[in-house]
Amino acid sequence: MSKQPTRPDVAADAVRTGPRGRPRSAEADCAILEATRAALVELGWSKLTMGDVATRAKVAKTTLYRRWAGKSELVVDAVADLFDELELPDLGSLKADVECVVLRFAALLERPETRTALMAVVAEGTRDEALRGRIRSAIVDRQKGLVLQGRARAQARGELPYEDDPATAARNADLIFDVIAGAVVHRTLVSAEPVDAAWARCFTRLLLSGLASLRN
Amino acid sequence: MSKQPTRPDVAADAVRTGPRGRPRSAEADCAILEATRAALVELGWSKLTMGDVATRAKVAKTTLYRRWAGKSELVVDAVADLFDELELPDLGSLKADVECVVLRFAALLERPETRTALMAVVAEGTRDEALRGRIRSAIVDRQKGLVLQGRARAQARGELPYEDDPATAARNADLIFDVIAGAVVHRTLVSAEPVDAAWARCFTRLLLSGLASLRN
Amino acid sequence: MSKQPTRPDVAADAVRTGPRGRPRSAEADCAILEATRAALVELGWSKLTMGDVATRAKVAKTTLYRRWAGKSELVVDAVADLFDELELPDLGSLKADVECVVLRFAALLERPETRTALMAVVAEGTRDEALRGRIRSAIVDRQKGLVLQGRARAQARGELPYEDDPATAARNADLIFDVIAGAVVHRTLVSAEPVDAAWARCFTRLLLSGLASLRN
Amino acid sequence: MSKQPTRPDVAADAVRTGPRGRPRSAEADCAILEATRAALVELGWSKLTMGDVATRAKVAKTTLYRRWAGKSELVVDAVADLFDELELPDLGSLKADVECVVLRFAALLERPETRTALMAVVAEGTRDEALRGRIRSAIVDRQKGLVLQGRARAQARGELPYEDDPATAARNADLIFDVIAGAVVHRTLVSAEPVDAAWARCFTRLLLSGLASLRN
DNA sequence: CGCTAACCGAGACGGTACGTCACGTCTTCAG
DNA sequence: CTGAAGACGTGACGTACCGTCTCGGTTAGCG
Repeated sequence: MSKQPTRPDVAADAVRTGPRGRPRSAEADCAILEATRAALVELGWSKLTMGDVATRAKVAKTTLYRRWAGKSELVVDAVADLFDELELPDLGSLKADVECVVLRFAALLERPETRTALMAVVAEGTRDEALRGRIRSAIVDRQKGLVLQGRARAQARGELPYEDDPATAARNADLIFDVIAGAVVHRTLVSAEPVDAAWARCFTRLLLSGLASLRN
Repeated sequence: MSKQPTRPDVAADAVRTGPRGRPRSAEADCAILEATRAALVELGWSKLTMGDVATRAKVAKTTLYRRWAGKSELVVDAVADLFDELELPDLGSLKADVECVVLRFAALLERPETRTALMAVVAEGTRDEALRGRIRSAIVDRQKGLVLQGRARAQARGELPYEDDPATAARNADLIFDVIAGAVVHRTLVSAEPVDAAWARCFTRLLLSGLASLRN
Repeated sequence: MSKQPTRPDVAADAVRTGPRGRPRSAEADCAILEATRAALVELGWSKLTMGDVATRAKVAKTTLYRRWAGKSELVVDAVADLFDELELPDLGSLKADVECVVLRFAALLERPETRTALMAVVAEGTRDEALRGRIRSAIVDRQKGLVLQGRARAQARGELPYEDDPATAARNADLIFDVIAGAVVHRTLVSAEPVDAAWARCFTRLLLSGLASLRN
Repeated sequence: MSKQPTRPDVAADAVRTGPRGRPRSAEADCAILEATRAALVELGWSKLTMGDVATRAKVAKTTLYRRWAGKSELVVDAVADLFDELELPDLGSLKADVECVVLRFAALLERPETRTALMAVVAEGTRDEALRGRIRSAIVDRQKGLVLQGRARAQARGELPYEDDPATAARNADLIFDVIAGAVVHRTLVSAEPVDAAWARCFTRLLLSGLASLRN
């Protein structure tokens, strides 16, 4: 989950017989991420401070920097945990599943932690390739997995055809992912309007019937 | 364009026949916004500082603060100019128009100034109602205007029916706006993959055929 | 008294028409030096902290660094003021004058500020040419002036002959200065034994009768 | 030489027949002191760190702290070795002996290790009684021994009378010690001028003829 | 010859201070 | 009254050492 960049790779050198020195506290990692989320809720991204997080987690500032390169990396890991809670329900139809996951995703984005953090780390990521990769692996790829899972389930149900060309299949999945995630994020954070059941229904209808046309 | 919160309101006092004392330099405003954009390109949002902008614009820091409340407000105004360049082309069909505007919007988001600034000010806006309003009026509403304009044009062409219920019409416009803007922004800044002609074509097909189904 | 290394030299460039910008607070300088002395008394050199001095002086840390390059420079200036209090008495005879100044110098070195600071800055000075120069001009040269003044007075009284060769005169003054200052400092700070009237009498006798022999 | 404060006292418990367990490495002690001197030469007192010394000596930081309470104690022991090299020559006359030992002492103080360390530990000692004692026993008393030894030798030669009152004798030895050590240290480290043969001759003349007068 | 106590290396830990940077405000002088 | 210049209080930054601790793994010397 959390990368620890300064930790020597265990398998890097056969000479190394095992982890030497005092091992890192696992509790600290947990307390820090918890404290980070709490600070995000109270202060928001721009007022959040490494020192403040350290204080809340009852940990020295140096301990934070030993594990994370900076605020952005820390926050990515802290909110990544929340995105793990997202699951694809199985309500019997693709339409119901999509509507439900849209609502769940929106609910996640309404939470103050994610609300303030997501756009901020993406903004930082526009100038930091490493951070962008971290966001991708910690957050984005997991959501994309939901799209793949949903499609597979719909195909098993016979709601969607199996695609012949794997390249096309991947391209379509990416497109659908950007449309769903983009629309929900944009409505929630930019337009700042609520994603309610009606909107989810409308959006899902648009998406699914549009989807059908891609196959002609 | 730029709010001048400390400027004495002209109508505040009937005795005042006009602004007294030395008037503010109009060149300064322009130089500051230009300098802000240059700094965004070179440094990105998070490394951009008010002092640096002042130096580049050959202006005192005080002058900046007299005109803008802070970094976020300044940057919103600076990038808003760029969004004004976005125009809806008239290529004869809704499909062509949408594809074109999608590509133009994506090209705008590829520019380093907008890339780094847009997400950042939105992130700030999640905790600052006033800023959110400023973003809306300076940036978002203009883009939304393109959607309305495009619909009107398509209706005139007979590609889309006139809608009876104005509330439904507004809801649909909002939905379409969030879908288009969200998808392009997400692909560009989050997925960090290019919006090329092929993607634009795919996306437009999905959108327009989905759109048709909303009317059943 | 206190060098302000970042202050632009007034006469450096004819273009400069006058001191521009807000001038530095003179009260701050004074409060800082006072606070430094107080901190030296309470904490000693090694526990003295720039941040603590700033707090005591009710001044920002940055204000300290704007005026002094570091702890050593600050302390040199702070204790230099104390060395200005040293004066050569006129008790009618060279012997009485020397005894008296030895006792006054020892009393100065018994004060906790000077006690803890003097050796420390000298130690730092062994690796820092600029600091050594600062110590010399702020502290050492003033004491050396006492030697010259004392000799001149003794010569006026007829207690000491006028020296023909100015080079020899300077060499002798230096020697006497090192012997007096060195002996008092060494007894006070290294041997850590008191310089009382008896010791001063003994030492003065040794010095003055030795001095006579230099002239043969 | 090196105090080992945490070593269980041999006589503390009658049951203990001897030191049990693995004994401390004697090589480590030596390597550490050597490393300390090397670090003093390269970095000087204030930049010298325990961690750096440990690294140079290829020893864990813990090993240092098991043997010395801190930087000051370590450095005192490290430079004390150098002061042991000081010896009183026997050149046949008191004058020649004093001149020679003055030059040797000055040469010792020109070495970068001693130059930077001596004043620093004395400065620390002004606020630390235990450290002051350690300096006295490890460094100062050995030098003072040279004075006693030189006087005894001069008395044996008939150059100096035997003193009747042992208290007076001790007082005089202390005075001479402070004068010699003080003058040399002050010229070397404060005035920062060289102690050459001419200065040594001048100083010795002053001292010895002054010394004669103490006996009247 | 095997126990076992004390050692050793590595390195994480909670702290404290560092010196720098940017913030947004202020005070001065010049136009 | 504006504008440039720059000092000011504030507060976070990321780093460096401090001295302590917790590990796994030696290494004597006694039984």
